[in-house]
Amino acid sequence: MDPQPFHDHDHHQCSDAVMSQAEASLAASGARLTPVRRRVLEILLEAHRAMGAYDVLQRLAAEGYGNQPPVAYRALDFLVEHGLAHRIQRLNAFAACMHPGEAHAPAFLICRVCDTVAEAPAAPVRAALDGAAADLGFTVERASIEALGLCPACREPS
Amino acid sequence: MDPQPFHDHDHHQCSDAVMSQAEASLAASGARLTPVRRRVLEILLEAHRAMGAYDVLQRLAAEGYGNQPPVAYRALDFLVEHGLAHRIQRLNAFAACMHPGEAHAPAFLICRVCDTVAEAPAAPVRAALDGAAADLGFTVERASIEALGLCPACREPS
DNA sequence: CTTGACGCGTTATGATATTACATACATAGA
DNA sequence: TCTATGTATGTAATATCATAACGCGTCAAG
Ligand SMILES: [Zn+2]
Ligand SMILES: [Zn+2]
Ligand SMILES: [Zn+2]
Ligand SMILES: [Zn+2]
Repeated sequence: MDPQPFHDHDHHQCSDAVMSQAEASLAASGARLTPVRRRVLEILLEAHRAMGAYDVLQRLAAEGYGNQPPVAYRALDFLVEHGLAHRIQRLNAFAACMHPGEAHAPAFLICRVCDTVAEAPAAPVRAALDGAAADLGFTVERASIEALGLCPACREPS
Repeated sequence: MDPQPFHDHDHHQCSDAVMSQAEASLAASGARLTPVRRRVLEILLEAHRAMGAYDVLQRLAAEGYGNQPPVAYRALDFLVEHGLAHRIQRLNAFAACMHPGEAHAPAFLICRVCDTVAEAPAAPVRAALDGAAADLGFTVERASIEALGLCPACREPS
């Protein structure tokens, strides 16, 4: 079973595992996980949440890295391009990918209470979308599917 | 058959029809279609494309309306709240709704060549998304589904 | 006639993102 | 070893998108 952001889990192990997969994935593609990039990924992995570029930048600056926007944007763009992070359009923010290496275009589930972001398998959704688009003669190349709602934890009165 | 942004059609009739539906829809809800709001809707209706708030603002200013961002944002927000326009997250832009009055949460199909935006019926897509979310215990309240690709016209070598 | 709700105009500011250029660093020939 | 080259980082400046806060005019209810 994949890590489940919405449920209690050993997040240390969770993020370590993702980090390892990320390293392996990058090594395979020959791209370099530099200190800035690695640190940004670690920061994103601290919680199952999306962070704005400027939030990331602030963290980087506090740790002695550059403090201008391109420093953060470049690292984030790198991670996105290499499938190690996703951009959440709705939030103007970025989240670590929980399945690096596996080619995928997930649907994002964003809890409006606790801001947790999870990736859901989007294949059936994507198939439905492709179908609807095909009815209009449209060819889908990339899709962003983002849902806002309540995660299990926040729905329970608990 | 609905108006088909991707195919040749009598757009004058197309936009007039939407405008009428919009007026009817607003009248039913008691909200007021003021000159600024009406003009913004007309501007959005000029083409099946999304426009940024500042593009709209520029048009408004050129016609003697206010030239500060809130003028455009207020009118656009009003239109979105009343179901007469949609916000396209991916583009930071707004498009007129082609089915005002009918409650709907469409999927958007955005041609990367000609920038045309169309609304596709999203019910099946939404159902698939709800299913995938339910598997994780997540309740979807609102979803944005936006596809980038090629419209029929731009795919043909023609 | 007053009052209050609403729409609009304006100033100012905040938040997000990119361009352009300079500098440092790695590594692969010569 | 010594450059040459590509890549990564640092920085300044600017562009783009969005909102907060305030004041004025209009109009209808009381
Ligand atoms: Zn975790
Ligand atoms: Zn939650
Ligand atoms: Zn039309
Ligand atoms: Zn097209």
